[in-house]
Amino acid sequence: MRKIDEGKKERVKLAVFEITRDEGIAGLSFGKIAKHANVSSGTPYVYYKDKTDMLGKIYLDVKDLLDTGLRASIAAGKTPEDKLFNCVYHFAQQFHEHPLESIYLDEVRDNPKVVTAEVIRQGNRLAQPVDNLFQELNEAGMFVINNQETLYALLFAPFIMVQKQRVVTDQPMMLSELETVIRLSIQGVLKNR
Amino acid sequence: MRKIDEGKKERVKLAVFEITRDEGIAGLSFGKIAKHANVSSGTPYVYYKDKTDMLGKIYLDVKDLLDTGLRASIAAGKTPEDKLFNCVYHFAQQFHEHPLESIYLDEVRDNPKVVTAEVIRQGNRLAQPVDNLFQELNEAGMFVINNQETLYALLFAPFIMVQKQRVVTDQPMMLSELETVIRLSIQGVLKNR
Amino acid sequence: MRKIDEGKKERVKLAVFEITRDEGIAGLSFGKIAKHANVSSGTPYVYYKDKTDMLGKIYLDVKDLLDTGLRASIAAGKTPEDKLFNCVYHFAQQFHEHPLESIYLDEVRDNPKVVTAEVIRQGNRLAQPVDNLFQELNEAGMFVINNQETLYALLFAPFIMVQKQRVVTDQPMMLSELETVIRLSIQGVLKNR
Amino acid sequence: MRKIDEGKKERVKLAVFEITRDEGIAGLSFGKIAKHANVSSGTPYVYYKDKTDMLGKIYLDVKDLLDTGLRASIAAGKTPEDKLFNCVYHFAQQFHEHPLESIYLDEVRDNPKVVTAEVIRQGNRLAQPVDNLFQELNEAGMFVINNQETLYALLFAPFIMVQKQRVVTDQPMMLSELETVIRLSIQGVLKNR
DNA sequence: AATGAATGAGCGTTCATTCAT
DNA sequence: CATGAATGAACGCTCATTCAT
Repeated sequence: MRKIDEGKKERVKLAVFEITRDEGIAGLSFGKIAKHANVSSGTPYVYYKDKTDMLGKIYLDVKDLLDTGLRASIAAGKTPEDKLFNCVYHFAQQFHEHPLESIYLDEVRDNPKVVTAEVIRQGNRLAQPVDNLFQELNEAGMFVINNQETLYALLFAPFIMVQKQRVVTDQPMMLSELETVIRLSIQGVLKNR
Repeated sequence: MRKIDEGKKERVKLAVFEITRDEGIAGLSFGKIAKHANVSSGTPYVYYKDKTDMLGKIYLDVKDLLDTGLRASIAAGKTPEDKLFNCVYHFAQQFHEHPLESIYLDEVRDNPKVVTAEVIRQGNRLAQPVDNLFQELNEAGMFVINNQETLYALLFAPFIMVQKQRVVTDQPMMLSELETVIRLSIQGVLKNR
Repeated sequence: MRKIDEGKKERVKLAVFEITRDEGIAGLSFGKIAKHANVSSGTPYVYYKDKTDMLGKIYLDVKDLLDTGLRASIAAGKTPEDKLFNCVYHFAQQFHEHPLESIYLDEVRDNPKVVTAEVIRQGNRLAQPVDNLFQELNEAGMFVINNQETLYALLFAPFIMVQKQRVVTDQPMMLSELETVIRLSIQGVLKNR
Repeated sequence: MRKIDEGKKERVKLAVFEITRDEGIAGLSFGKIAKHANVSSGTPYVYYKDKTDMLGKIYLDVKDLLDTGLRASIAAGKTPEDKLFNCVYHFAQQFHEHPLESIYLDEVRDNPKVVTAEVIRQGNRLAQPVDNLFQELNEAGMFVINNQETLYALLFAPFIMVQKQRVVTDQPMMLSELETVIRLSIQGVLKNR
């Protein structure tokens, strides 16, 4: 029995990331992926059932990767403010460390129809530590508003938008710039300023 | 010379909006559009050079529509804070009044490759009044940061994210909810709180 | 508005018949058909919704063609025996006159899954005159057995088998040979010999 | 040297029969067969050179199986008429006893292109006893016609058609029904009635 | 002997686009 | 201006076949 060639599988994933970065997730086609990854057109089907399955599995892989260390980051914060900053900043750092994966994540979030609702649900479950932290600070009365949806938008949307803007315009993104945005987002959301 | 049938052209645009809302911008095909609009498959080519041209022209139409009254809204604000609120809130109101067009706009912003870079540039030019206002308040030293990109993200990204979330999950969006988000965004961005 | 080019549509149908004759109905593919008919690969989709639709519509066309004149043939028979002979012989004649279409019909009958059950049902409805005649002679007590299914098999199966055998082995088929088979089949099925 | 696992080979054959019964011979794919037989996708290639070889070898196996006892059946007939009946009825019995194999046989006969011409020829050679009997009765002047092809069609086609009809419509087939058809076929073919 | 990862040709189908009418 | 028949490239996917293990 032949073992599955992990190099090939990785090349397929890499192709997905790079094409998504360069042409958007709408630009993904199995033909392009196979050519880019230098594998046969049938090879992706060895690893994935179909396109939706592929995009979904890779999405969850990416979620997993980017959530790695999140719990530890939060725990490392001494004050609640620190915890919150670490939490949000974690994803900015991950973007810096894993830009391809982060861009892919953003694209899937913007086009959730490319994966199943179940995959989105599973992905959200991985963000549990964020929810827990929000809940905790919320109960401590630290936020200017006690609504998760709004809080999430105020804290995450700004730096994600800046990220995307840079990707689209092909300009470099410095971590310190993201840090600034995040610090401002956090200040705007905490009561005692 | 026959005049182009504006009713047909409008039906084509409406078809684009409705299909985009229901299936995302990736679901747009000329065949679907023609059937939805009850015109022949060749008709859209009477009005537009090709698909990119169509999406781009409609994008600019929408931009134009949604910017209508922006200058007046800003001018109507008595204090600088009022002006800023009116400015951002204008787009929230437009979303409420023109949801189809707003959704289309969001989709194009998330998938900017469907139009040309030039179209995006032209679209941005229409937001001139926003830039002017930002510049003005900036020079008055009212912002916690003097960087247009960051300011834009802090003020617009949160409520846009909330909007999109509601559209995706098919939940209703009340204008007052958006107002809350926007007020918080603005407070977070102004110096003297 | 362009009119549909009937020549092209006919060439597509002819391609279906010829490929079916040469390679069996399993050998049919849209690629082969288009190449054979010298039309673009997308052209068959102008005429037919999909493969099943195409095979079904052509099947009904063929049924229609081959049933043409059946009623008249039966009516032309003076005695009941004559009517019966004319009825069965009609299809032998049609095979001789329209061999491609007849072969196609046989292949669909042998592989009924290539069309929908509804199409088969509609096709059977066209054979009404045969059923009527059988019923009539049956009530007159002329048959050695009063079971339509069995009668049909005894009268039609033999000459169809001979036909198919000749097609498969690429040997010519004379109408007089079929006539012999049919006369024997009929004698075997009538009471008073 | 390892022996080939006959259990596996049998499972492959059974898979071929069952898939053919359920989906027709066109539904056969090596992937399906392997999954159905619970063997690896490469395993059938251990036993067979390729698909044509597999279908052909299995066809000959089936022919062999279904011809088993034919000679004895014929010999057991006391009169020539009995011999003829036993000969034809033998295959009806085999259909009853080995329906999967018989259906497979019918499907290959209807789609002879799935095997080579040589295989068909070899298969026909196995029916030698039938030919011999026909020859014998022919020389005794018992038939209404002295043409093997025609005789074969008159005797075998009707009950095969009835069989197939029942399989397609998923209705049960009683041996006594086939017997009726066969008795009528034989009466129609013998001179002295 | 048996496995199953990998291949690449070919499948049915869609779709942006063209152009004769 | 408007139509819709026709095109052909590209799509997602299947499948017979090969071969390293």
